[in-house]
Amino acid sequence: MSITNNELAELLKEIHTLKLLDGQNPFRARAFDRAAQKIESMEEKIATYISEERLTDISGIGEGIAGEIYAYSETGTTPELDELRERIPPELTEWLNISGLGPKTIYKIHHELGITTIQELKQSCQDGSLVDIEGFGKKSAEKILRSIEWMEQFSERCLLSEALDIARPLYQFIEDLEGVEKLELAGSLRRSRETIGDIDILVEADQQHAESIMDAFVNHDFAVEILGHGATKSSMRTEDGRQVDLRLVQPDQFAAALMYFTGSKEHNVVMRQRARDRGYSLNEYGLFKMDEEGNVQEDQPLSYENESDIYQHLDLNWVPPEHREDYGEFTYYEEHKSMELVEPSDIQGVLHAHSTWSDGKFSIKQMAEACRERGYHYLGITDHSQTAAYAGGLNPDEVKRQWEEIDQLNATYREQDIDFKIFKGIESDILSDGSLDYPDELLEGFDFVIASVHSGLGMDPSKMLDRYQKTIEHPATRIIGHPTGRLLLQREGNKVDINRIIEWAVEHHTAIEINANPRRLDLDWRYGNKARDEGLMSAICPDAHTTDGIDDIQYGTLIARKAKFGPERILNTQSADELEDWFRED
DNA sequence: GCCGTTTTCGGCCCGACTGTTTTCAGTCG
Repeated sequence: MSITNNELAELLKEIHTLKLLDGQNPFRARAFDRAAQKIESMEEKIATYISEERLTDISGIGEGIAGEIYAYSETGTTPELDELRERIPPELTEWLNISGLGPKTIYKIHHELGITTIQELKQSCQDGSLVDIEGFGKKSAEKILRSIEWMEQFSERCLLSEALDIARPLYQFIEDLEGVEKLELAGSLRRSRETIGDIDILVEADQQHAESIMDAFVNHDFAVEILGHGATKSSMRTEDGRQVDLRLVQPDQFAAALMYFTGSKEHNVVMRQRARDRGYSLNEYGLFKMDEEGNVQEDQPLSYENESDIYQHLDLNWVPPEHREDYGEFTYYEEHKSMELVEPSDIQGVLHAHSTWSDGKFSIKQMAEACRERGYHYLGITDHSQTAAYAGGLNPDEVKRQWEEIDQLNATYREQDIDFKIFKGIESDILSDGSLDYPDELLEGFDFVIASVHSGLGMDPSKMLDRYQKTIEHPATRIIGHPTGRLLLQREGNKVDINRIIEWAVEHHTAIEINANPRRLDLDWRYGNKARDEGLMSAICPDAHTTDGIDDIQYGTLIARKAKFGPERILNTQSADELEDWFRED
């Protein structure tokens, strides 16, 4: 079994972390992190580079890191890693999750007090031994204790949907404050990441209003703890443990600041480097010329009005925020003006929804009406198949009765001249050998079949791949449901080779859904480049079990954009007639 | 450790905020 890109990236990241904790030169450590980032975002298989012994062709990988990788591919470890693992207690890496503690501090505490566990760290804060270390005071101890408490109580990140629930009301609150000229959500939220750490809000306002705006922010009802309160930056924590940062900038700084605080960190690093290569310096206040000695000429800002102008100065077209991950956007937007991306208004109908026939909470009619209220033109009902007993899966008899009900509902819509159609679908379990959950004769009676794995999720990835191959080759399969089965912040998905599945899916006229449930968002956007190159079709599927669940389509649409899908590659942007044709094609 | 139509050595993104300091190091994004 050859090494996957993700596996190797994880390894390099571990070396990066351990080197930092070991107090090694941070630049040397960062080289491993950069190599990891590079390998993670590469479309080509790293295994090919290894077998052809041309790892150093990859920018960011030199002789040193290449040597580590070759050693790892042969022995499953590297001398350097072994040594680091021996020297750095694994518990110490957990300390990095404590907000406010970085590698330097951890290194110092660990060495001065000889402690390794978070429990011991807690103890040292309480009994005062921490304060004996030079550079640590009472406040440090209190801060560390508080951070540990937060960490234990809440997870480090939250779902995109949860972050939006906090950010939207705050946005409205700040928008109405006196002196606020412009306002944008920034950070990972603006980039539509599937999980969010901090919520970043950027405000443009005159200096004279800065104080009152910051005061209002830290005194908002949402704030249960104030983490920082300055003239241009304030931070608070909400009761669900989320940190919200508010940044305030002057009018002529907004575009550069927005770009800067939108990130990602990796995208910004490349942007800054591009600026330097062109004799400029880019920071959150603007893009400036540099003199011969490399000093920033702050009195010589380049003129720009918006993000797009800044990108132009660096020989790039505007990069949509959701693509700023250093995942191939620089090569694309150097050459292309823009990329057409699916919009919420493109969505014509709903595929993948459950009803009371299986584990849904509403009848088919109620689900259909909820779709109509939202302006959609069709609903593809996909209850669970018979093997999914836990979810009330339908036996063949029930399937036929459900079809009758759907026929009747459709007849009623036609009689009343209502432009709405219900498709007969099923979410068929993929059985452990890759076959579907009904005999072929029955499967042919559905308008479309979504095939999903619900059992044996932990199966060996190579076996899982065989399972998927058989499913995709089945002529009835039209959509693959939540391909990895991941539950964000809860359960890791199967590490099956999604790239291969994408290739097969394209070959066999099968789409792979973007499951829009905020806990899934699976297909992962990281496969967007591959999907685009291959011409993969997808569908933005709410997997709705309630009428409200239909609204999850909004999250799926955000991820579809991040995954570089235009409307032409999303099935449910098509009309009911077009979709019917697509389902029927071989 | 990596990299170079300024460099094979000397840089590596950079500024706000905090705490413990009397001038700065560490963290964060």
